[in-house]
Amino acid sequence: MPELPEVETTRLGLLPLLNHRVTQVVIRNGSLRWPIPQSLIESLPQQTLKALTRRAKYILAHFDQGVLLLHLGMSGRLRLLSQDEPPQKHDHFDLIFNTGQVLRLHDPRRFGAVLWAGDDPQSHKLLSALGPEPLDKAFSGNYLQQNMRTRTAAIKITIMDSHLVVGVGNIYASESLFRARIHPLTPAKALSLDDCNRLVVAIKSTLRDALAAGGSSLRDFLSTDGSPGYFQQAYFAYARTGQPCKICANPIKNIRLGQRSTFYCDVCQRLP
DNA sequence: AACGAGACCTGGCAGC
DNA sequence: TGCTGCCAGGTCTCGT
Repeated sequence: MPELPEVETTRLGLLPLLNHRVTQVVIRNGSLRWPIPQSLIESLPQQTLKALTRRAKYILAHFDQGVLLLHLGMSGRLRLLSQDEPPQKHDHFDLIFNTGQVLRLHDPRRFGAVLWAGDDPQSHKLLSALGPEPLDKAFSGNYLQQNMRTRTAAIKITIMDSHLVVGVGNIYASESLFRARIHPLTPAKALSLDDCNRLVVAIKSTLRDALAAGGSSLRDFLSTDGSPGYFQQAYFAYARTGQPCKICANPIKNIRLGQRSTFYCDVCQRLP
């Protein structure tokens, strides 16, 4: 589930763990994108969870002595369970707390990550080169135009580059471009300031709407019955190939771009 | 500096 | 029923 709104929803769902103490770390399969450090088994117990923050799609769990980085990859889920809940297939990692709660990572494709970042996570290799958060003021039309002046690649690919801006995944890239009425194949450097302003507004509004929807699934997330209960997002373009555009009724097109499916309306989203 | 392709891994589904 | 091939919400790394 993990695009930015899902990661943020996940983070919020973990807040009940704040100020509780880890008593045990279980690594069932440490072969994620990078190996889970075995040293966590010794170093995390007796440490208290002080804060949960987010940077891009990373969840940062701040403990007494450092920060644990969690990434969900393509198929990861973090859930709060009770201690006696038996692990299922693909349940790779547990943090067990003194309250009897378990933070459990489930990740069939194992593209996710559990890493130790020490006490200066911002300087961690994976975080130090990231672009601004999409909902920050620093992410503006001016910023976007300035930083795309040398970019000849398609705008759809460019806005998914985390060095430019973080948190715009494959679904919300298509959705944002639809809202901004920009064709996904437009070369990034060809966007006018007006285009960039519309695109920034569209990215922010798309993510905010999805966050609100993700919030509505929070109760399902917290319940430990395993029901996904995911809010059915009302997409304009994503996964609507051949279905009528909600604005002009023309069929939605689907192309491959950067090896990813890309959806758009070729009437509402014109090439310049 | 920027681009495109390959890599990591499993599961679900369509088509034969 | 079983096999094959394709697709999936991410993003780092490498060769050009």
